[in-house]
Amino acid sequence: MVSAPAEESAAKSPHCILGFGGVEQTAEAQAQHSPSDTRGDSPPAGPQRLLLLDGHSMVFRAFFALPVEKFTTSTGQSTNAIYGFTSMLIKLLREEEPTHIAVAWDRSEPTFRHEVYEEYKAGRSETPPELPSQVDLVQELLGLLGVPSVSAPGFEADDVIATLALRAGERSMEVLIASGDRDAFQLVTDECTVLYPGRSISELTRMTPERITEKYGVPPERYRDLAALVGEKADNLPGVPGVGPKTAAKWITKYGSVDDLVARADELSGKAGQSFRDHLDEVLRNQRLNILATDVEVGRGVGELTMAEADHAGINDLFDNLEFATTLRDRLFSVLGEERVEDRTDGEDGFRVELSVPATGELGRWLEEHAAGGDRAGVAVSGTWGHGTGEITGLAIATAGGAACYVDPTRLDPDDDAALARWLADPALPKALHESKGPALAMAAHGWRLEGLTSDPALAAYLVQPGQRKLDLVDLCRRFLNRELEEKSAEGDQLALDITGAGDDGAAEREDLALRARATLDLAAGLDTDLERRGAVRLLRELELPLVRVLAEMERTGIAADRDYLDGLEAEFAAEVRKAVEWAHQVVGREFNLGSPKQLQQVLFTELRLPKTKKIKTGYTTDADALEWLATQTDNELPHILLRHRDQTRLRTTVEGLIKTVADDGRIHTTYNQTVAATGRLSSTEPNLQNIPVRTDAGRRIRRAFVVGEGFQDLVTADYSQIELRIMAHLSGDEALIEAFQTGHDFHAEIASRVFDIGVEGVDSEARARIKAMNYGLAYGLSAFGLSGQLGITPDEARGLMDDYFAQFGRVRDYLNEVVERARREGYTETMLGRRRYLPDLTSDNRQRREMAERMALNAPIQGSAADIIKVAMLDVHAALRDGGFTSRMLLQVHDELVLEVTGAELDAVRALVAERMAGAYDLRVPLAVSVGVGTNWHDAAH
DNA sequence: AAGAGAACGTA
DNA sequence: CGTACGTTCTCTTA
Repeated sequence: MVSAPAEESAAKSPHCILGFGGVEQTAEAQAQHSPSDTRGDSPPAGPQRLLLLDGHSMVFRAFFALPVEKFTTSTGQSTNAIYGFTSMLIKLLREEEPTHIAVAWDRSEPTFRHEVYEEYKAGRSETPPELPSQVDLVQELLGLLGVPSVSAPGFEADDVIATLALRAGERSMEVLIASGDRDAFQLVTDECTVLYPGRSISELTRMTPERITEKYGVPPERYRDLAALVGEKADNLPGVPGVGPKTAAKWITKYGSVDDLVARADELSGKAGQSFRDHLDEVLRNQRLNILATDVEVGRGVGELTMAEADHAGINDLFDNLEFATTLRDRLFSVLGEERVEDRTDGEDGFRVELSVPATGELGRWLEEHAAGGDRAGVAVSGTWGHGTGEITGLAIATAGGAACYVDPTRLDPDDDAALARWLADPALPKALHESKGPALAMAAHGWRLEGLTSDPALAAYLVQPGQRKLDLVDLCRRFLNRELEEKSAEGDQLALDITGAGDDGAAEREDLALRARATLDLAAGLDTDLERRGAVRLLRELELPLVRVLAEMERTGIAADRDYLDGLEAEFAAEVRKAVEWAHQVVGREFNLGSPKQLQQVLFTELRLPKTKKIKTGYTTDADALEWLATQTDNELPHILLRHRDQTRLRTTVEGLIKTVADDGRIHTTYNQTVAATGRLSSTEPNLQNIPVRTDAGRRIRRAFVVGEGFQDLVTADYSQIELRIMAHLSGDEALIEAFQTGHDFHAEIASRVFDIGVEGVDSEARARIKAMNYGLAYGLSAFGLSGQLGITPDEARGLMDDYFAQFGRVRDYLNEVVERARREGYTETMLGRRRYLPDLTSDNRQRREMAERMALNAPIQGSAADIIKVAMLDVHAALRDGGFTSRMLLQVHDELVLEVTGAELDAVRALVAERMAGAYDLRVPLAVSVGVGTNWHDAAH
């Protein structure tokens, strides 16, 4: 038995550096703590300290404190101000330990000061173009950190700060104001200090009453008067000419306030005195303007200004995008983490389990004792899997209580095996398993069935952060729990072997697996709260999680392949490739590698001096479009030969790849990845069965190699017609487009007839082709320029076509624009089932990057909703086949198409069933048309 | 040996 | 200057 340190007592009152008593712990925050973690109810002792930051002022200071050239991401986003601000904020949090905090922001509307003085702040040097997007990002970061932002219409941040400082003072709170605006100096008292940035943004000078008196010669309450006399250049407020800080201070010391000075203006001597009398109006105006409002409606009480739970995953995501080093991240998390570290049940950053390895015959009892109570258990599996099967070499179960067990499935006695099988198959016992499809396949191969899965952290994390490629357990623990999952067997396993000797070399692996089970369980809990916050719980529980089983079955089943036919094809394509190579060598007069773009460029552009094509990083492109264009520019037959070679090579390698993947059962078992496509689509690997050629005759021949398997009569294919366009019609609510779908005519022709205002029968093939390109381009964010290039017309003609189109279908354009604008506001897009995609680049300074994000934003809801719909359809079809007791089964999914294998007796029923379930998967404002085809191979089953 | 870049197949 | 993928090949770099 491997034992781990006992849990540290969690009874002591948690210490928080930020927030306490008044902190409203959200439901999410509560749930992230384990059940045994009891929070103390009494507020901690010590003073309450409110930290107020002037947002714009500090971001502005940060911008000029750091060189913008050195803080630019690969995508062109400037980050110097964000970095500086964050760095400064971390330092403040750590050193000042505020209990309350808020960042105040100026508003874009004019303030009362503009009413008094039109020229207020006019003539300021222009805002650097790299600044505005950084302000947005700082605000986004603060949101993720849980730091309240405050502002008030018609007022500046200073006024908000003055108001809050006053209220805090009334509650005997200590106040700290971080601002680069000297107007704040008037707020300084013994209990209120201004932190004023010097040359470096992180070096803040503490402006106390003493310090201000020392520096300016007047106490803080007279600073306004001094500023009124001297003026403020940054605000375009000229003071009294000839009166500088020295004279002003002297006067104020002698006479008192500006009002006193005005009353005794005659007594002021010399040139300065005359100047003062000449500029009385300006001084009085300045004084009216630099007074800070202390009765601003802020909307939040001082007591509410506490930090909420930080969104660690979101912060990590943002920092990834900003390409910030890990050091800043670590500093930030360590300052955020001080609260969490101490109230953790296990007392540190890692994971702990009480691991036992039940003796033979004892497994059933262990499960009964520890994992039969109905609480979710974490499961981790070691082994190998892929190609529709797998093998388990180890299995661990961990509970929330900290108990864990490890079993070696290959050495289980029949009773233990049965007990574990029962436990795994019991749907009433909830379980969490990371990347569960592979392990489920391995379990199936072992004869075990897995039921009761209520979470798969990989799937959950995918829904939370669909763009994140890395979803391994270690990574997720860091991102979502801010905890470290350490692999003991991984680090220096050679060493471990040497020390422990032969008998115990599996101990580290056993413990690792148990820790993985525990981490999976904790992640599942943490991610549940994250999903709730994002409204994605149903998406996980009712769509992605149930789909795991469906995909696993499809992978396990595979699709039958005709080996002999594939071999024949391979030989044929290979022969064609050889012919093309010889021919090319002959034409050029020497041997060269046709597959090398580099050598190709040498031959085409240097030796043959053919006209240059589009420039790419490594020279000039030799892609298919370019070769076709070259063919028109020369009598040389080489471009044609190269095209032929490319085609045939590609077909050959595709066939070769397929041959390699045919398993012993004569079938090809692809692997579906459920967590890679940012839009929610599936992807297929080893082999990719979602890109088998279909457009050319030669390509389609490959589809004949996918055949119906023994015991079945036909393959059935069922696909959605124009599903993305139908979704666009539904989402946009464009009545004309909806109507076009309801006529049941040829869709593109119908649209063409409306755009060109001619009868459907008058639509020629060119008009239809143009409209078809337009239809499909819409959902991709196609520009007039792109459309012109594709259709071989001028950009003006393309623009005209688009105008004609939108004259008929204007709501579509409105919809697409709205989607992008909303995404820019909210930071993400959403599909019909609520699947989000986050697009931080929508506010990028880099135009190319921003426009790319805009196209993604308008495509994501459309492509993603189509993905949602076919996933629903797959669940429905699968359930219907199972409930109907059918032998026929689903084999493949190709984004808008399903391929099934059916028996003769079931053919008609299955055709009807599939069409009905697919069409009924979601209720749109237009019909979801499904077309079905039947044949003994994939090619013939097409329609 | 690993990664980048080009090219190209699908929806 | 059209979205989303995966694979293969070549070439460069370590």
